[in-house]
Amino acid sequence: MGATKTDHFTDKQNAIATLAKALGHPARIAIIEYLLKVDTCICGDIVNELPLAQPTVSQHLKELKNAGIIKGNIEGNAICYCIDEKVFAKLQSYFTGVETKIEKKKNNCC
Amino acid sequence: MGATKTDHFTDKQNAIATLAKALGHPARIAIIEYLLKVDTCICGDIVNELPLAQPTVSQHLKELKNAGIIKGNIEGNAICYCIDEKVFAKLQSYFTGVETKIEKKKNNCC
DNA sequence: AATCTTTATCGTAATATTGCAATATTAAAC
DNA sequence: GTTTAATATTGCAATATTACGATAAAGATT
Repeated sequence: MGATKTDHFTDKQNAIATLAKALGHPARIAIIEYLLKVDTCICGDIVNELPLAQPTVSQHLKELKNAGIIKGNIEGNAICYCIDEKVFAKLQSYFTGVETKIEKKKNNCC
Repeated sequence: MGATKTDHFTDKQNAIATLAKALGHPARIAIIEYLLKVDTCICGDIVNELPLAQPTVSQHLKELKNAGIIKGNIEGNAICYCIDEKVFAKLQSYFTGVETKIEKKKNNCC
C-alpha cells in the first residue's frame, strides 16, 4: 500500500500528525527558523537562503501552507510568507500536555 | 531523487526534523498517547489498540525507537515500551522557543 | 507591448513510506 | 524437547516524497 489509514484515528491525532509531518524535513525547519529570524517577513529570499532549487523550495512552502503553518500574502509580484501563530501555539500546548503527563507518571519501569 | 539533503542543514535542524518526522503519522501519535495513558508501560497491547496489523505496528514502534522517542526493555518474552522523557523535553523547549520568538515579533505584515 | 522578476506548476526520476502476509526469532510453559 | 505466545524481519505492492529542469503565470518596469 503506502497510503496512511487516517480514517482509523481521531481528528486530533491526525491533526497533530499532519503538523509534525509538515515539520519533518530540515528544509522546512530551516524555512521556519528563517521566518523567525528576519524582521519583515520577506519572501523570495528564502530561496537564496536554502541550498535547494527554487521549485523545490516552492514545493516545501506549499506543504507548510497546506498544513496551515505559514500563510502567504501577495505583495506586488512578490509573496510575503509568514508564520501562522495559532498553529505553533497548538503544537506547544500539545507537547506541554505530553510533558505534564510524563512527569505525573513517575516512570517506574524502563 | 527522493532523498533528503540532510548534509546541507544544521545538526539541530536535522535533529528536530527527525523527531517531527517520527511523530508525523497518526498511528505513532496514537502509540505515544497510549503509552501516556496506561500506568504500567505495557507492551503488546499496543497491537490490540491500533487498527493495524502486527507487523505494521512493529514497524511504527521501530521508527519511534530509531528516533529515540521510545525505548524498549525486554521483559520475559514480552517487551515493555515506554517514552523517553528527554526527547519530549527537547521538543517542548524547541516549540516554546519558537513561540517566544513569534510573540516578540509583533507580526505587522500578514 | 516587450521584458524582467518572482513564484508556481508540470513532468519525471530516484527514493522513502505504508501496510500486510508469510516467516523467523525468542523465551516462557508445558 | 515441543508447543505456545509475543515481537521482529522479510518480501513485496501501492503510494508518497524529494528534487530539479523546463515552462507557465502574473505583476512590475521599461
